[in-house]
Amino acid sequence: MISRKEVTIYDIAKALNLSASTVSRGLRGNPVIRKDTRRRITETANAMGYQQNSFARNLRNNRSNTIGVILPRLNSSFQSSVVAGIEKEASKRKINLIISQSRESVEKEKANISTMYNSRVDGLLVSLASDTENLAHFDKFFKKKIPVVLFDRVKGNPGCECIKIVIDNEQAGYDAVKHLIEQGCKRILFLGGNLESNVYHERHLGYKRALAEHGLPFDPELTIMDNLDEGSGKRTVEKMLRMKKRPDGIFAVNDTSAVAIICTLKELGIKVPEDIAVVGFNNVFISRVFDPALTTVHYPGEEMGEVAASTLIELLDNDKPVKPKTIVLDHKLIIRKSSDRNQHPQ
Amino acid sequence: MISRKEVTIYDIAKALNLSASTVSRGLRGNPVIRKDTRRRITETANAMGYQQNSFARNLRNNRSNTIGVILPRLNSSFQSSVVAGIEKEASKRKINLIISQSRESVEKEKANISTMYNSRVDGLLVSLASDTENLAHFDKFFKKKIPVVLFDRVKGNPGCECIKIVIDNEQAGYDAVKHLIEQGCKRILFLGGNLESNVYHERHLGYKRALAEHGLPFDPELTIMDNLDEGSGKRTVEKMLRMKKRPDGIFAVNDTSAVAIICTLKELGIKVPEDIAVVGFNNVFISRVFDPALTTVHYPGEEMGEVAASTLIELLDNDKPVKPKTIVLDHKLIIRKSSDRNQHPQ
DNA sequence: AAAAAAAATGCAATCGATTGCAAAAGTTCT
DNA sequence: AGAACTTTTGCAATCGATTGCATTTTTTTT
Repeated sequence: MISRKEVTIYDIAKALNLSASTVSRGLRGNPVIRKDTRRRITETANAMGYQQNSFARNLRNNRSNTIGVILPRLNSSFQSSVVAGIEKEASKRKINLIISQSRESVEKEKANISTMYNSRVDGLLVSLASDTENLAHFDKFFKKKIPVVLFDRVKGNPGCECIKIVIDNEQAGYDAVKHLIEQGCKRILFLGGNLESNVYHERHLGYKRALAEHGLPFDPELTIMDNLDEGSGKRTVEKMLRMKKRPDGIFAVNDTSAVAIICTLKELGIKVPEDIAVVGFNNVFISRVFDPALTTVHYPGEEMGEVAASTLIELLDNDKPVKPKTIVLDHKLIIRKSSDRNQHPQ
Repeated sequence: MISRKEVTIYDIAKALNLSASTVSRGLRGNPVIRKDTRRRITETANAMGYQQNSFARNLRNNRSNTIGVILPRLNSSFQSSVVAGIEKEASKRKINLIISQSRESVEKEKANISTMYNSRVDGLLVSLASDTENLAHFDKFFKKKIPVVLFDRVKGNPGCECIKIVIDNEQAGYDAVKHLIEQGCKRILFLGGNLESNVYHERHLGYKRALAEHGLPFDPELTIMDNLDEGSGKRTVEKMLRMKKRPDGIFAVNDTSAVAIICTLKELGIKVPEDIAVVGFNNVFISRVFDPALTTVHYPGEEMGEVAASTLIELLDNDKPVKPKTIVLDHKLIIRKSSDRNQHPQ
């Protein structure tokens, strides 16, 4: 019983007095095999407990039926919802997912890409690390015409052959800041991550455009960069307190840091939104239940995952050359208490 | 230039006037190959842009260098942190990760297991769906002696050959409820998920033991089951309001639902912790920043992922038969405002 | 019933890397 | 120099599934 050999198509062939080719075709449902034969093959295969050997199949077909996913962090509300969306689509088509995280480091990202390449994934879904400066490390994939789809954190090498899935970060930033201005804010602080990263950079552009369009000056002191984790609240508020003129509004590029900031402000007795109005980004669970509820930009994470995955899968199926394009999903400013100065107490 | 053939060990062999066997051994660092030859092989391989074909290798070795991970949900703070831990360990050893989610359904779990089996993963890391009743669908793995490590949501088939990584859920539940009792709670509500699931079942046992040990009656009406998502707050509170005698304490088995409950209570003007004290579970980010800060049980998610992965990897390396065992990680009750009635206002 | 056409099946090579065993090359010792 | 080892390298089979082409079987047509 122990370690009995695996059942192969040869065993099935022998049992049915057929050839391995016929069995192979039968199992794949090739119509050239007589219906009745096909049925016998399938039945015997099941009866014998046959299990296809994907190594052999992959070797022969030079295809792995696997997609690689690389993203900065798995334990982030937003990013894990993207992965959930990707998984949903992939499992629908019976495609495997190899997942790894770059932990925001290009070096790790490079290593991951190599691993993915070695595992011969059929395609790649990537959200770039924040310190990734160009797509040179993807060259292997481009050269071999293995499709790469970037989402969220993208980078636009001129002539880059990627498809990109994004939202309009500039506009989203603009919307957020315009809203703050409409609430009467005059000195709005921008808390961003690494501005090399397109998402933060573009939101920052939107921030500046909103200021400009409303005749507010752009003060570089009010642009703060941070890693946006839990500790960013304290750090940011400390910087704020050292300013001669204190801000009256804050646009943080993710909900986590926005919430962390408000916590610190509350400890100091600074009122949100009365003293300082705050807007976050992503619309994750916490923004809804936090007190005060956080005004934020809804970012369709799971949908982005689904779109990214199905776009890639379509590429793989059609096997046409990649036509570089950018798919822009909708965002939406959701106004809640943390910035709403016009609300009437119930 | 387009679609030029891949470089194989045969190409390298030809270039160096050696045999493929020597090249293969050289690349693998087999000491039987002369040092100098080894160097020449490696150099030429690099120069020619050789990339190992893992399909062929896997076929020959009948090993995929890949671990399968199955868990209920990817977009959950807690579970994604476990995945992050797993990924960390796996990538350290250059092992690939195939990930899929069961979305809390045994059926999907079964499908995932089949896929994993077909992909010939070397081992499996699984957190069970809440409606999984037994481990029958793992039989293929057990029969082939492919190691399976269960974490968090485990199941203890007698004679099950799995290793399990857990925390002491019974004790954790006990700790949480004992604390509520010490805060003066007399009628404590238990909000759990599917009690078939070990984690919720055991926490419930702990709940009952704490009641018993402190002379409080167990009232079945106070045990509520829910799917624990965002909406569980409203549902639970509604049920609560319909009771003749209202509870004065709540133990919810995850932070999300605890927070959702408090939100609803706040809307109704019910004070936490004065009117009702609340304890959650997991110690995710939100529990720290929520107002009132949530008393909760710290659950080391990332650590659990790391332990699960490294345990499995060790099994793979040693290739010894699996000795079923259970590894219990530490938990810790973290007392915060949501249940602390003795605090002094600062 | 024979010829022609269509359908079903089989042969054998192929995808690359690995490895037991044999053979060759190189060293050491009498 | 030749025997007796050691060290290096090569031969050839193997892991299973796939597929172009050839062959056999069946069906249709005349």
